[in-house]
Amino acid sequence: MKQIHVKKGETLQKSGDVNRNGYFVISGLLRSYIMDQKGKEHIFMFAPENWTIADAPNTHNSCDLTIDALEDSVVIIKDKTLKNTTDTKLLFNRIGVLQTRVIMLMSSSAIERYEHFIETYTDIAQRVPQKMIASYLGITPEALSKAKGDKMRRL
Amino acid sequence: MKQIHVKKGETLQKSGDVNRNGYFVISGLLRSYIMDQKGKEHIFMFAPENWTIADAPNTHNSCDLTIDALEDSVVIIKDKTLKNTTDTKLLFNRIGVLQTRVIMLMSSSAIERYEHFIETYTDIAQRVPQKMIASYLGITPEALSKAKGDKMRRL
DNA sequence: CTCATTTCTTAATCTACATTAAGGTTCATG
DNA sequence: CATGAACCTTAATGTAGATTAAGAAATGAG
Repeated sequence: MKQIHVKKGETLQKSGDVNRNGYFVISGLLRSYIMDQKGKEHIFMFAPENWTIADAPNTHNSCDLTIDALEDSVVIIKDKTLKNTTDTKLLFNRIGVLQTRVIMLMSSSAIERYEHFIETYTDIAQRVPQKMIASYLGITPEALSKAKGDKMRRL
Repeated sequence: MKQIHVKKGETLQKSGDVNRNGYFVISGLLRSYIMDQKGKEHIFMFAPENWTIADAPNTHNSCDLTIDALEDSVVIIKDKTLKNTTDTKLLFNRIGVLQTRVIMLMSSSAIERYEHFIETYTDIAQRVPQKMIASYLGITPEALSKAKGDKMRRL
């Protein structure tokens, strides 16, 4: 459990690494993502100030997610294998977030997911480039740009 | 915390209900699902013997998910507002399952998701009609049927 | 066993989003 | 101010999967 500084663009953990750490963000912004077979990035989660970001809590498999910094950040690294720190409330919250994510991915259109994201994570939406939001939503930057344009025109 | 019998097709909780209960399956098979604006069902999760199925653990919002029985089942109803029963290991497991689900939805094709499902939930795949699997994967029964046909032909 | 319902498959057409490519904008740097 | 790098937008074309429709197969009730 130590505190470190990471520069924008630096990687904290890579897909395939031993799954051991969680990261608590004191300042700045991290993200986790996966890369598919075609080399395309899909953002799994953003973590601004006071959020924890990590791979699946079960430490028996290696990491699926790559975690890097979108802004210069200050981060506390936590060893997940020492289970004393696990706060049930945080786990509950995380399950809720993931459940909502699955529901949105399955039952809403790209533009609906975008609107939900903007409402829920207004702050993050203003700190990251649009292509990152597109990657989080599961669409291309072009599709997001088009959807937004269509929406404006309809007003 | 009481034990009940539910017939195939019976509903245990509906979207909009007070979010209070979790359901532990002693025998049979339950599922949770949401309905989109067009009235289409999207299966969120299956729960066979020894699984727990529930809405998000945070009980402050009403239910998103409808839960019903796909087979005659015996179920223990747990009151989530009494937090004594929460087992951290189960929460970890659930987070892992959800994380995998999001990753699959974002970065894999329908047929890849199907193959992953068959591998991971072989038992469930043999107990539910194909259209339910399609609904879990986020595609139509027609698309699943076609994908399977294409795959066979390629061998 | 027979009839009816549900489920599965095939096929034609349609649509949301992907891909590719080309300009245009913004912003930091020399 | 000029240049380049990253980002955003627009548009043309491509494609996975949706929709619709119809028939075949499986399942179940009487």
